[in-house]
Amino acid sequence: MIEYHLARLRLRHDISAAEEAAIRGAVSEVRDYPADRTIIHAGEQIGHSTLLLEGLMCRYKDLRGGERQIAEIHVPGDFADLHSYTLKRLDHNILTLTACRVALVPHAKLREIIEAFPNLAFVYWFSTNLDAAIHREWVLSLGRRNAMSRMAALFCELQVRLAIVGLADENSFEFPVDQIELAECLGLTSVHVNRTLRQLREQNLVAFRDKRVTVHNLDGLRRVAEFDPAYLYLGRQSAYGS
Amino acid sequence: MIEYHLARLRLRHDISAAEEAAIRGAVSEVRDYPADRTIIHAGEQIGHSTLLLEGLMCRYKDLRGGERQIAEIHVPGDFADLHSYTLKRLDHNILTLTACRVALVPHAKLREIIEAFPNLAFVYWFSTNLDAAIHREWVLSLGRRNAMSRMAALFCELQVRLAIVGLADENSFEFPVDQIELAECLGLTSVHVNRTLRQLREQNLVAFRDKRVTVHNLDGLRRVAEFDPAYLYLGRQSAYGS
DNA sequence: CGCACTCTTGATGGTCATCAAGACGGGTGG
DNA sequence: CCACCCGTCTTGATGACCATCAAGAGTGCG
Repeated sequence: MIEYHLARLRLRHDISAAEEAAIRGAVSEVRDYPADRTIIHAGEQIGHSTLLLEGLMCRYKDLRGGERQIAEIHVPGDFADLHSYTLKRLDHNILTLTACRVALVPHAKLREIIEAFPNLAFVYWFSTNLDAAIHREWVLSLGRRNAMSRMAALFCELQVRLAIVGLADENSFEFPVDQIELAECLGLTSVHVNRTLRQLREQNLVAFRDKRVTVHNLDGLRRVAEFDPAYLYLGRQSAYGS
Repeated sequence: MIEYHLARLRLRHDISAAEEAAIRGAVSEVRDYPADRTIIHAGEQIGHSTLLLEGLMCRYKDLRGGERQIAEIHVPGDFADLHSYTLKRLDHNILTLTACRVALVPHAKLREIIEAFPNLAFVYWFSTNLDAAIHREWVLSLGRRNAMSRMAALFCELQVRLAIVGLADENSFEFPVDQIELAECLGLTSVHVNRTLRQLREQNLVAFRDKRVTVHNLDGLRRVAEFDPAYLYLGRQSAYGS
């Protein structure tokens, strides 16, 4: 059930059998949500964190005119709102992009397991810091990349993050969002997303069709994006206490 | 010495006398840096975190063409790189915007005090999550706000964050950066920053002259920015264990 | 079969970038 | 002390990128 989550954690840190058992024991409930449902609204009090088991979710904020900006995409194995453990209420909304299955982890349980296992406290703190690193890369994208390299960068990021949990290979991955949602990630309009997708396709870099991203030239795509996966902190990280 | 830092922490959480003493004891060294020095380079191994005592610093990333994007401004009392405690190496650079005085806190010391005081672990985890919340607001700005409201939003944020440590009132605060650095925060060129500043000045909202921001109409400025300080999590937060 | 939504493409325009040049101001050295 | 120099600020002219408006095609669903 939480295999994606464990795969994600174990890419970077050692998780003992006892720690794994503690994480499994922290889940209070499994829930299913339909697509396009805002499951957490900015400002509301929250008593649990949401672990994404299947599907895609995102964090978004919006302005009064209704312009929506997505700040992060969540893939299976991610906590969508681990940061609510310390923040209690969020400054953004959390939305399902597809039908989703999630596991709820009450903050009280979270507290128990991080007190019992300091390594888990470290690993989960790391995890929220990784979210922040992804935010910074998006700040760079939105501030300094043009539409093409911005979209390329998004596809590169997703390819890596989905590959970690076995949901992407080098050539393709499912990405069941529409062009409107893509635009909301990239700070563009859906019209311009459409044209940018065409350019990427015509340059034989990547195609986005039928809810699937097909990468025709990964190196070329990464070059266009100036993609450096360092911000995703892949591979073994320094352990707690080392 | 770390009074700004304590003020910042105590705005949101209770810090006991013993905890305060532990924080004070964790500082290993005080250093001074000149303006415009990159004190931490992306990718290098780090064994300590840097607490900003005086001056302004920022986090930035850049592209190969040299285009620089600032992701966050640090004000006195902030840790510039508390997240390096779990990340060890950073995905971005840290730069002094002015001459700065900092206190170094070795990660080993940090570990000692958060193990001794779980409340401090919670408070510092919160602190890195607050950085992420600021990143998200910048994502919204860069993705969906135009130049005027983007700049207004930045000034609103800084006014609040500086006021927390007593370095701003409702009317003005020192902000010793140039228009180039402002542009690097806002994803604009310095030329357009110059024109946008003129508009804000002509509308009697805010003026930026002689390294100082003078707010003529705070309500109006906040309206232009659609500024909602909720993302800064002002005021008392839920305590650890409640 | 019809409706609603997304996708696609064209036409036009606005915001912001780029290029350029002069003004201003602070620091330095003769 | 003044001249010079360099970086920043300011403004103008032009253009690129992306938004907006609009309309037809495609697709899935009731």
